[in-house]
Amino acid sequence: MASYDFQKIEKKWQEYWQKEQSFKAQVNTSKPKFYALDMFPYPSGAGLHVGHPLGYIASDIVCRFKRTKGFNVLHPMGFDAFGLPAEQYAIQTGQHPAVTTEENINRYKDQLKNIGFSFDWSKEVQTCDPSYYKWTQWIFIQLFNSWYDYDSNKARDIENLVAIFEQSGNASVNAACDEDVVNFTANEWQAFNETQQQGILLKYRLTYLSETTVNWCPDMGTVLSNDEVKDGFSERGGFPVVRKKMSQWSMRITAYAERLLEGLDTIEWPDPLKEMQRNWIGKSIGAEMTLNIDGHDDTITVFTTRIDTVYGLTFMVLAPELDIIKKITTAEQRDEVETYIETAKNKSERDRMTHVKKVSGVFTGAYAIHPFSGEKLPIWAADYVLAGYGTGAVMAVPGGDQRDYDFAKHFDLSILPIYEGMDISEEANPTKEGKIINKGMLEGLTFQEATDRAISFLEEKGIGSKKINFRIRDAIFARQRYWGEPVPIYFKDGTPYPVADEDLPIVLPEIDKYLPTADGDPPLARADNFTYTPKGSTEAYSLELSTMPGWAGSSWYWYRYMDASNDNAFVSDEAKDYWKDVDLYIGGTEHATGHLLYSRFWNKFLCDKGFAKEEEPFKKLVNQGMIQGRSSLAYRINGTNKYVSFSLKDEYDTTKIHVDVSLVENDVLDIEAFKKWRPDLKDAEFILEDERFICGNEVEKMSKRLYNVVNPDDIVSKYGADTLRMYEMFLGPLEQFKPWNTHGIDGVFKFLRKFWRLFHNESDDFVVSNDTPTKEEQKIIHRTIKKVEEDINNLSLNTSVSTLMIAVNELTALKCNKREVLEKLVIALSPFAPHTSEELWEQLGHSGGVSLAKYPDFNESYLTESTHEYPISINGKVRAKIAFAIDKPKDEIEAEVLSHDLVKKWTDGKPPKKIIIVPKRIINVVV
RNA sequence: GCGGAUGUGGCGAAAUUGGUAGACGCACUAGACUUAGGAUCUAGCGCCGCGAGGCAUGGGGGUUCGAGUCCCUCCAUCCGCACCA
Repeated sequence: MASYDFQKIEKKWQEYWQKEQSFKAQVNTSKPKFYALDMFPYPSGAGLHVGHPLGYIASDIVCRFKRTKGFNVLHPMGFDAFGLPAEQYAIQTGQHPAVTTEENINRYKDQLKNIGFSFDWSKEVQTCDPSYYKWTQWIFIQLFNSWYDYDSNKARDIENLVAIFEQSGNASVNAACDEDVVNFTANEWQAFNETQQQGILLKYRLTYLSETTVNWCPDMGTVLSNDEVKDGFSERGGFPVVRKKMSQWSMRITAYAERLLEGLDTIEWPDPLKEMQRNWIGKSIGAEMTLNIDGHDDTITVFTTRIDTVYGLTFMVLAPELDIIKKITTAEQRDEVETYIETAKNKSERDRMTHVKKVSGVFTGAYAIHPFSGEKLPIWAADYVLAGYGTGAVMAVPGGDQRDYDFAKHFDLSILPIYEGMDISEEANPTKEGKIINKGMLEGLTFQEATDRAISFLEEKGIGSKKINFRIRDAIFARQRYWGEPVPIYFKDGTPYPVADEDLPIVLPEIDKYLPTADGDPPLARADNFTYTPKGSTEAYSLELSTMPGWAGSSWYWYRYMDASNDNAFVSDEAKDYWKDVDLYIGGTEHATGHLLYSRFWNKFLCDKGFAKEEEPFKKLVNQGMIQGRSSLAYRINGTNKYVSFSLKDEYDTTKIHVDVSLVENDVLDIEAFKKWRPDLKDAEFILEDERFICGNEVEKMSKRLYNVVNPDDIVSKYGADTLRMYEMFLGPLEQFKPWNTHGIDGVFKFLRKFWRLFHNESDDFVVSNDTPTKEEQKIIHRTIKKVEEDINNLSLNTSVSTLMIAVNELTALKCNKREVLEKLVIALSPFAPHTSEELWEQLGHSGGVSLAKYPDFNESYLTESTHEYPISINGKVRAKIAFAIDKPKDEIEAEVLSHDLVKKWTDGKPPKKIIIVPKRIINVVV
């Protein structure tokens, strides 16, 4: 009996690939390059489940295919190794996160190697490795030493800004900077002392320190993200959380907002993903307008996208956080305003969001002057206005904006119509149609006319202008945690300075406990001597105590893969000039507004500074869908240790229990294994149907807790890596979310066995015929390689598995074991089932590996040449027959019509001159 | 609320430009072979109907000789953003 011994075959070829370093990618300018990147995993303690490799398999298929097409392929893998879970584990166990991380990485690597990927492991990166984060720190310093010039629209050296300041002060500088910079002259600049100068420069740097409001949990000594806070308490532990201003490192990503938006039009990414980034960046075009406050020198500036509605403006609303409120509040309103501000301050962001519908606010007692009409507008404070967007103040136009309308109704403020005929009796009307009706300079104008007119009025009066606003915020770039890259900054007299390049990396120090100090300082404060002594100095200065956020290391890693062990640069010019950018990036959507946006930002920055070649790092991106778990459920009758089979469960009062999926096959529970699974199940009883116990199932996230995790190692040992690879592809379209179901895997396994058997006799000897293939056999093989090639090019890998199956079915029926057929089929199969392909390739007498073979060109003539006769029927009766040589679709060919009955119906009885057909169908008749 | 996606047998799914809907696989049924297997092979398998035939791609409408595919509308599920002025 012929046997397909996948275990022997796969072991043999994995060892061969390793020994020969078959997939080592080297710069080779005589060949075109192809760079395929997978989103590198965070090595969690749970190991890989079958969902993780999905995208890697797809990219590996493309890579192996590209190699047969003559490309020099870079396909690396590494680990995003800094992260919270390792740190949390360290806090609980005292185990150093580096130790657990390394263990996890090794486990991941073993699992990955089992699947037979063509990764170049010599280029592996680990973000937690000092030789790697040395360069993350280096990029941080590059950002620190740069400012963004809107005139040349790129990042420039900070020295260059200093030179401008020395020459002419900052009045002519058009830079991305903090809002509170004041103007100074060259002379004033010269007169500032070092600390003052550095303070100003910090407001221009692309990484900068700023005061930001955070969720601070004093009991845990840490900052929490919005989703870790529930109703003012920490989700874990239930400790009180307050909003606190903290000095934090930030990245000036907002400087790149416009370019990040425009760049989206130049890359081949899924539209939904691009849309997510567009929404996140949130560009809106409008106008800014400054209003005077009655009886004060202070002014209020607002941003609006609807300056045309300015005559509908009846009151002003400020975000409660604004300092100006305190200044303008009248004595009689003071108490009320302060109470309101205090309440608003303690509401978390999330809190504010959940109470969206509740109208709240307070009158300050002050009035602003309408710049167009001169009317007095009451100034209110309300938390429906966000401090973080625009100027934190709005001109309320209740006639045109529903939120303003609700507010006006609630506090009985006046509501004016703006356009003729608009109905505002029930709700606001945001129309732009018609002509403006209010008295004033915009009366009778249309939307566009009014907008232009209003803006030019603002500009004439010097109180406003056209303005573009972005929703995107600068990214906070610091965490009060241990397990992350140290920030390479030291403080001298409270002023931050970068560590010198030659002193990098600043290595993460050893500490006794991975918790904040009693004073609430980050864990790094526990380290002894965590200081820095600059060259030529005798004094040791303290280093920054927070570490970088999780996304730091992943924002540039694709460059490191090009030249992973370079100690002199983050990547050599040679490698960078050759590999340039990523041709295909495969990963999940969950990184849409995180990693993928930050990476584009850093890449643009590196590009500005001449460190990168391409403006966009990832030319083409594909989102693979997540593989979900398919949980198995047993139904326990409440109050007993009795379990009832699926279809009988409704007759009892039951609770569903998750059963480990390894104890279930085709929804049938292995009762004996179930009893041994947990001690409390030893005496369990069962109510069966058809003498079997059937489990229910549910699609959920794959997770240990739900006992639905399927480990790829188990699949590999039972069916082999090739079967796993093909089955994951066969499961459905790559982009789609789908549950894992081990059922169907037999079909793919059968296919490989069948293929094997076609070329092996009963005693497992390789038997191949040297006869020339017939037309029919040629047709099968050429159709297959054509389809597989097309499918790989558009990543419809599920259908190419089907195509290969059909080919083998047909060849088996023909008992075709011809050399030429096998040779071509093996090449087509090799990206999917590399081990089996290599083995057959060798048996054919080839050496050097199938990936070095040329992908066969398909021959169109095999696919098209044959004569067909097709009936044309109407109402089920055959009315005509058309005979023609089948040809390429869309070609117009003349056909002899044997009977004209049907056609005459369409042509008023006249015989047709020409009938245009595609195979099997008439599409047009020309009379 | 806004934006995006998806909807086809018992199940996973196919279906160039609009052209025999359900390829391929799972499950199921029947049979063959047998040194009895979770192996292999053959046939069947959308629904209704004995049949001829009819009905079927979330519902309804439209364009077309012809619609899973294009247009309108409604419904359901999932995802993202969410007081963004």
